[in-house]
Amino acid sequence: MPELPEVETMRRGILAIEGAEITSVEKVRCSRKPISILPNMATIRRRLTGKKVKAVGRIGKRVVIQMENDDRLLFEPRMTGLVLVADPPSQEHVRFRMEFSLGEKEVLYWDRRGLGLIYLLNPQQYQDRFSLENLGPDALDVTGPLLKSIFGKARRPIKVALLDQKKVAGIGNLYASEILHVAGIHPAQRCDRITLKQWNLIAQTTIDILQTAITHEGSTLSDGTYRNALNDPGGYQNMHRVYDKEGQGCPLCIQTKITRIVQAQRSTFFCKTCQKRR
DNA sequence: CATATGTCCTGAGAGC
DNA sequence: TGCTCTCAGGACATAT
Repeated sequence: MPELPEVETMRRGILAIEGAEITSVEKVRCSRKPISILPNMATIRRRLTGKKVKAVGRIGKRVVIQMENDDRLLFEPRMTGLVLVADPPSQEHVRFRMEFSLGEKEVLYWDRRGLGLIYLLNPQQYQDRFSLENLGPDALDVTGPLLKSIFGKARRPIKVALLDQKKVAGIGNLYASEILHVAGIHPAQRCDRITLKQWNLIAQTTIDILQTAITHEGSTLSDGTYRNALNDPGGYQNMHRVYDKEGQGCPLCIQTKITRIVQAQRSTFFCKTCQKRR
């Protein structure tokens, strides 16, 4: 479930490796099926060992370790991946380890389900893979007019559209429900029936919620999987309004109970009093 | 082109 | 109690 706030928290948690030299990279033997590391460990080791980290960034829901020659190592956590500086939740799910000359002495990649990816891209590959046709603008940069230009003619429900990373990068299933609740938009509302005024509201709400969630270091759900780089849980789950709250009172109107529906095989939570369809 | 559906994977929890 | 089954949702391949 790592979405933009959780991945941004992971990024910030390993910032101390900026300027450090990589002294080793290692695929950790683990009893589980190995995760995908591309192109292969020999190549990654050869191109990273002895090189300095120029910057630690984020693109959508991926952590990007940019090297001095602009090669980039990406961590894509998908469902259960974590980037940690030490102290993993369990040893058996540690998949990858890097060591550094200074700053944080090591960075681990941990992944219980193993759906995540680690991959190395040269500058050309990076540019191609994350061109605007492959990945939309970052969710922290949206505006009302931008959202209207991206989604304004789509017939899809707004909740489903917000999850499309080719359109906007960073929003996942949890924050989509939270954003639409605060914006007062019904999740099944068709994009092409949303007004500019509503797009403005969705844009502002998106930025507000994601930034607040970053401040609170993301959301750790009841399964406890997500942790920051120090293996501490996030805090934003205590501020959730609707996600995973079916049957509980809406925090806005109090009396109406939160409804759960399924859209594109994913759960959506909303208040049918506060979120009316046009 | 836009949109819809199936797939990967593990462990928690439900139900018997 | 212990087994089997379903479900959770990231991104992407493939189908319509």
